[in-house]
Amino acid sequence: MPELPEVETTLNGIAPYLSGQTLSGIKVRDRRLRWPVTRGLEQKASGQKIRFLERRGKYILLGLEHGGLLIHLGMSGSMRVLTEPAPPQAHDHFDLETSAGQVIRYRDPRRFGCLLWHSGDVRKHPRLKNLGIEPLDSVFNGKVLYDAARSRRVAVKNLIMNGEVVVGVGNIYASESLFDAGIHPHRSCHRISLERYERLSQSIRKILANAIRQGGTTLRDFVRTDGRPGYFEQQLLVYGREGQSCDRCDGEIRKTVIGQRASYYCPGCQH
DNA sequence: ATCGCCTCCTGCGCGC
DNA sequence: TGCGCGCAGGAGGCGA
Repeated sequence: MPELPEVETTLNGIAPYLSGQTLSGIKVRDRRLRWPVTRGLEQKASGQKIRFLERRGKYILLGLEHGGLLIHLGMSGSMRVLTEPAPPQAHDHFDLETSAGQVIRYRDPRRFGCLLWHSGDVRKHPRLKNLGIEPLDSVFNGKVLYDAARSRRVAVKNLIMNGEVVVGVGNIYASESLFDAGIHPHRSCHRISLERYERLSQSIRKILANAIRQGGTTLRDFVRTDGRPGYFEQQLLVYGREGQSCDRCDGEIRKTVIGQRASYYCPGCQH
């Protein structure tokens, strides 16, 4: 699914068509998302001016004059800016429409995403309350990870995928970041030095920023708002490359399972 | 507080 | 060619 770079890419794609506009309507075709889309959400949001549009972790926040919307792309979600009227396809669950005539169409085959209404400032939505630090924020550094690791015993890969510690790092970028930092994904988070966490935090920032520049990673479902794929897949050095040779040491990339998730690493480069 | 496990859902690629 | 199985980018919720 969309991890931080894909959500950021999506946000950048829809922002020109939504910022400063009036949300004239919402068409919900299928309310069965991660949480059912509440009845009356369309009525509450429609006719309001869009005050702000921002990302928090993997959530997209759409702030209105009164209340706001919280959107998540789940594992398979994407949003498209329609260039012309088109009949909705399978899994096109809702449309956002602006008074300027733009239609933003949300698709999510697996329906793990969500569209939530919040009557107050959407930035205060309970779902956002326990989210950790933004990895691209200047306050994110090695000490954040090191401190979080003091009370925990999980594998370092699980630590950096824990949204209460740092947001936006999903399964692909966790593997890529750990490879970049030379840290074995199975290593206990408790047994990593502050110095190595400093390097890891820099790797996370570097990988995510680079992925955003490439428009994210498209493995299956993700597309940008203009329908093009993201191009970061070509720069994946370990994810999905089991059995292939490492670009750095020529060793063989391995696959393991951590926390029920596939994890890829190079035994020669990561310790 | 932390952790591991299970769950939601659909589609696809693989092996037989 | 057809079918069953395992697996897929997230993350909430549960019991221990």
